[in-house]
Amino acid sequence: MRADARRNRDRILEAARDAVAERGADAPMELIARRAGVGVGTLYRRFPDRGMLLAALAEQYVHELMDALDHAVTAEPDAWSAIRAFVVYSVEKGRGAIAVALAGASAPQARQALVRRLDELVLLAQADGAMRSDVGTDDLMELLNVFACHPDVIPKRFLPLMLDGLDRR
Amino acid sequence: MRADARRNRDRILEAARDAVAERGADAPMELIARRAGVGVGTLYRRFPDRGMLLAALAEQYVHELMDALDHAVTAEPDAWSAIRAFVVYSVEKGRGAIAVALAGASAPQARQALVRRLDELVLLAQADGAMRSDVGTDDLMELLNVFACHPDVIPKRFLPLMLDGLDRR
DNA sequence: TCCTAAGTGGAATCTCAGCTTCCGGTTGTA
DNA sequence: TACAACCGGAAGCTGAGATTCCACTTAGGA
Repeated sequence: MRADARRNRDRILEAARDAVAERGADAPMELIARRAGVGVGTLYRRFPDRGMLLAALAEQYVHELMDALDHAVTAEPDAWSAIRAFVVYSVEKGRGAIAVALAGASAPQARQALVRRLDELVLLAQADGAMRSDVGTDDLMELLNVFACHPDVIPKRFLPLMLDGLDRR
Repeated sequence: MRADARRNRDRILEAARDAVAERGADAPMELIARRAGVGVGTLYRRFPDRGMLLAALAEQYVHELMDALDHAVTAEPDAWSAIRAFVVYSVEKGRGAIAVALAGASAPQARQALVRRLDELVLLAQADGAMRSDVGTDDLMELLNVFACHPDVIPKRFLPLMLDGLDRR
């Protein structure tokens, strides 16, 4: 692949990330192209259809989330703190694309690994008595999804509330 | 208005309520008509455009919410319980149309009255030390809106968590 | 019972946003 | 320099939904 082509590919991915964050997984291809400073033709040459584009995005995201989780685990003193930190990070940083990464059919093996990792943490946090035990990893995933769909309104006010709601009681 | 026409009007409103709950304020007119067991033509005769239909819906909803609030106030022992009961009722019953009622530009005076009423309660609940004081009526409204937009996933799992998050702490 | 204005269904038409293709012109690089 | 790889974006396609229109039906008063 020619150097300029690779550069464009990266720009497209970046633009797609933003666009998907704002408008969801069905953000117009043309919008993505424009934001990437590229013609639609170029976009389609790189990613023949939306699915491939989203798959590429999901790939990126799952790995980023995994890294974030690892980082939270080492940086925080206990499982529940790590979970909170991870969720906050994901919501603030990842935005809508979390949905792609988690809910899409892409990168299934990497996603599974992420879920498993998170699951261990949840069990730990609940065993510690730090996290309420009537919710599970699925709920956490769902939570991420929800926040992903409302990038504007929710995080600012509701993320802390939501997390407090998850505390042990 | 002829009796059958009035009957159809009511059916349309009912169908619109469901459709809006499920698909949001831009639910297809044709879907609404079909669900009402009526032709599109009939729908358009009654409500020349979507705006009028939504306005009629909003009218209904704001009053229902007001009634629900009144009922909660008399049925519950204290302000915070009343708020919780009201929110739960609204989310379960009203669904997406809450958004129409609260966020739309329709029935502004009735909506204002509702907000004011809720505001008094919030202040009371916070004075009682039952509700955390770093959130306000606006947040509560926002909360209703959010739930309105995710009728499937959210209420079941997240409403209780959210409400617990609002508890004093 | 009859008459007719009010009411009705739904096919046909219009609109528009977004998708995809295509090609003449450009550019990186061997 | 040569040319294969690239590029932009106009043009045509598609489908979903909005809206109109009119021939046919019916409620309900005289």
